[in-house]
Amino acid sequence: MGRKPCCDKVGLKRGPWSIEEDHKLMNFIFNNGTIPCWRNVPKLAGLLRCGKSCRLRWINYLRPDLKRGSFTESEEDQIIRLHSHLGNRWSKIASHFPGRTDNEIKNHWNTKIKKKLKLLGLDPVTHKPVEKIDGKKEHEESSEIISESATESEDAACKGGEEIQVTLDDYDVLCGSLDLDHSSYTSSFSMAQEEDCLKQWVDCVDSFLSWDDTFFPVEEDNSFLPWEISQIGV
DNA sequence: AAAGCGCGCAACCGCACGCAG
DNA sequence: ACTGCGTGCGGTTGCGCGCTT
Repeated sequence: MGRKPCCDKVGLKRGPWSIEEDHKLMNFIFNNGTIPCWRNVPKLAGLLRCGKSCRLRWINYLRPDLKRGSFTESEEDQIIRLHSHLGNRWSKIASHFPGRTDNEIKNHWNTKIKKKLKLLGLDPVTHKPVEKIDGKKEHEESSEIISESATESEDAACKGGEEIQVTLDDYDVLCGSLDLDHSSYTSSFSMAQEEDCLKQWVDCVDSFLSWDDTFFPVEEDNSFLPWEISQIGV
């Protein structure tokens, strides 16, 4: 039996998105506001993609509030802290970083932070020092143990009473200052802010481009993308 | 200069979840 | 309570690019 596929894949385009597809999607979203049903988007926007693909493209790449660029040290530290509480729940982790996507954080974790932790002798899954074959801890000299208890109500991962044990030395190296101000990053991007941001962006973009159904990419410069607006001083 | 290799990232896949009928 | 549908989420894949040999 099984579920029906999310869309009829026959005849649908896959792989990297073209500039034209991006603009068709953005154009559609600006004209229609919030998307009640992503499944209809490709048809209405004139795209040969499945709705899921459109949603993903919007969330991970086209959203105007996206913060591009590499992660800062403090962002990395926060990711490590949150991961120790939440595990691989990337969307939960991402909700602490307005402008960052779960995919982005997941990629960064898998490519950078995992290695960083391993170099420090910590298991990226448990955040505990990796056991040596003879049973000795890598950082045995750091006997002091931090017992992290869940302070945030959203920390469902810690409801089971799990204790994350990290040696103080390791922890200091990783996190720098321990008294991070949670309120500074737990405040989520409110809907109103998001709408404002979107509106501002549309206004900005409208002054540059005329995005109608017959959109043609700006000649030569096909790389005009939303997050670059701020860089060109609008 | 060319080939091989590794890394980073965008995108896909499939399962889980929530909701409406 | 059950079923079907749409969306969300996490794991995985594959491509492009830069670096090394």
